[in-house]
Amino acid sequence: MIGFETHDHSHCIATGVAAADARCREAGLRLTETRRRVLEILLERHRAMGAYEVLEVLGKGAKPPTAYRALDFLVKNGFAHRIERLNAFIACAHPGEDHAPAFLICRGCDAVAEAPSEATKGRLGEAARKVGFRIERAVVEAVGLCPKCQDAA
Amino acid sequence: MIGFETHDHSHCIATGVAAADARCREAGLRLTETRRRVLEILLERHRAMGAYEVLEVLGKGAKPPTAYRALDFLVKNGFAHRIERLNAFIACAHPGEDHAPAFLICRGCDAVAEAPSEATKGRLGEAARKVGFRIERAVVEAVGLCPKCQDAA
DNA sequence: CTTGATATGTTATATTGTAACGACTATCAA
DNA sequence: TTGATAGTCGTTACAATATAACATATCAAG
Repeated sequence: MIGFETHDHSHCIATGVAAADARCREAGLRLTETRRRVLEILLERHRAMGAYEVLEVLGKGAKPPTAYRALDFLVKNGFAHRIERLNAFIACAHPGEDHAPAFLICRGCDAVAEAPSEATKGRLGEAARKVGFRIERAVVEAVGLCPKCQDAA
Repeated sequence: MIGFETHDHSHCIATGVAAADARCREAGLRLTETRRRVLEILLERHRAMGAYEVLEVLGKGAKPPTAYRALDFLVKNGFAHRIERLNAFIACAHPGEDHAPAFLICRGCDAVAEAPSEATKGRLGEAARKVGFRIERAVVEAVGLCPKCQDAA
């Protein structure tokens, strides 16, 4: 799990973009300038960002659809995730792997950690099967306090 | 679990409102006319409704804050839940019990079932403890197809 | 009845997200 | 090369969701 500990940012950014690049080449997807730039922005900040916040960083008088299109592309192809609870987006911490993550969201500092999720395997999966519901995608978002914010309080 | 099967609606509404009434009395909360009406609306429809949809049903030229305030009250006190993924609200299926539910959301017909959640107990809970994150609340929303919509497809 | 807390009505505005359309670009096949 | 096609982008306008702020009204306790 990639969590709240500090770490080497520049490495994150480099591997994140490289992974997206590689995966796009092999899948025939186009990692265009705007898309790459938005991914970099998410990786640099390394936290959940709203679409309009990304838009500001893009500058150049970019309009909402520009940000939303790039973000949609990144989310659809697994390079970023949408955090429903925050109406925000965050770079994926495990680019390339096929996964349905869970998130730990700190309500103090808005940091977001990505954890492996097995929502469809546990009792929720059982309950779903029992009533004949077919789960396609699961959103798991836990809100609480990260270690730093617990200390601060 | 309360799911996709058909059932006696009027019973739902009666018990839902009664439970809220009882719980408010014992907790010193005020289930005012608007709040009661909004709860009834959610119970009648028995599906996730947007705040503006509730507002329309309220009629009488009600303005957004009226709906949001009532919904906030109901959510805060456990009589309704917010479905992040849909920006919508649904009456609680287990009024009175203290619980952190998971939801099964059908993308075909927008029906929502409430299932017991144990997000903080399973591996997510372990992962959180491991990094020192204290979970306060968990949102679990699974998107997929309910039995009826699977048949239709 | 007064007081303090809570709830409501109202206006205005903030935030988040899309529809629609025309122009441009990459790719591929004839 | 040319044209066909699908995907992408810039732009305008707007839709949908949510909240701030402030005046008024209501309730419950002393």
